[in-house]
Amino acid sequence: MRVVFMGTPEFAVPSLEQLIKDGHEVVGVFAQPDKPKGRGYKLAAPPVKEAALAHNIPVYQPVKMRDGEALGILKELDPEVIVVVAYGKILPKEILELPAKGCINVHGSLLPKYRGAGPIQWSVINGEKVTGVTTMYMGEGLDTGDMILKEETEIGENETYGELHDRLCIIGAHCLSETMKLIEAGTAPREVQNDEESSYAPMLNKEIAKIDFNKSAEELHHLICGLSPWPVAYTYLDGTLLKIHRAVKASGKGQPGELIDKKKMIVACGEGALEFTEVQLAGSKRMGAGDFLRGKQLPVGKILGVESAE
RNA sequence: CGCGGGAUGGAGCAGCUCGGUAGCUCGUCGGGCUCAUAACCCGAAGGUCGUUGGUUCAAAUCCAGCUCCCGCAA
Repeated sequence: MRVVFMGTPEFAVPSLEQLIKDGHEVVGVFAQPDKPKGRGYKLAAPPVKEAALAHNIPVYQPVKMRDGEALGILKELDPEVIVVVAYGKILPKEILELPAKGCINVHGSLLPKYRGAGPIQWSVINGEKVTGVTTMYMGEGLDTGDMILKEETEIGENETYGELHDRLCIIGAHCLSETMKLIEAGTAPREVQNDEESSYAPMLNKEIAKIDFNKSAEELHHLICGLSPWPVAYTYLDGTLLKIHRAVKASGKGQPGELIDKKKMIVACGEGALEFTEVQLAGSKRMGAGDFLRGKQLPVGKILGVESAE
């Protein structure tokens, strides 16, 4: 089919490549504009743009979708289907109604749960056991369109957001591939979402990344997994930022935030305890807890989470 | 020129302010002890102190350039 693809981050790349591999005619790719990123504020191209350029597909990066310019481009491209995967922009009605066979979206959760920008992260943070991807026809609301296909997968006990993300974007690509077949054959189902069961997964902010040791080990464990590798849960050690990349549940008791083992980095929580297995001090690189403790002798009883130095 | 931290045996760090014999916690190897251990004791190997140049009798340490890594911010 003649397709226009819209997507921005890494998550969307496998879907784009799947479309190409399946022999669809990808006539144009939309991605968010390049943005200053990283140290030195260098302009960085979004991953989808790079992937598209590698396949010699024309890339469009409009700042606005509603000023008619994007619509004009799309009319030129004249797609049968528009596929949107983590594009990061709201499409106006005129665009949604343009392609004859509709606008398809791949979403990183089992809708109607976790609508919004951060479905994968929140699935992990909330300790879900099962998640998946959903394809749907795009409606005017945020991730509220009629569903086409779903594919489920289990979330591992210590699986991080990053790991799950990498699995889901592959699953998403597969699900999209199947969906496209159905659309092409004209046999794609439409299942209306039950709004009663819906939930919203907003984009993450830094605020939730700060570890509150009064919470239970269970809860914090999910938080740490859900925030790795970005933005990464953190606490403070003698006033310096300490990121916690990975942790596993451990046993032991103590005051919340208290280090209760010398050989391992076991910290007491409001309920239960966590063993930090991979940490990173500000300015230093991430390393295993064992390595960290060798260079930084920490006494048992040390309290983590104290923001200002003594 | 967005702000800032860092580069020292295999790992993680100290030493640099006030230049002059390379240190700590581990790991590795050899030996000892123990029913046993992420235990303990003894001994050993292993470092052009990121790179280039400068100052100096002498530079890990002071000065300048370069490379790479990282935190903030986006």
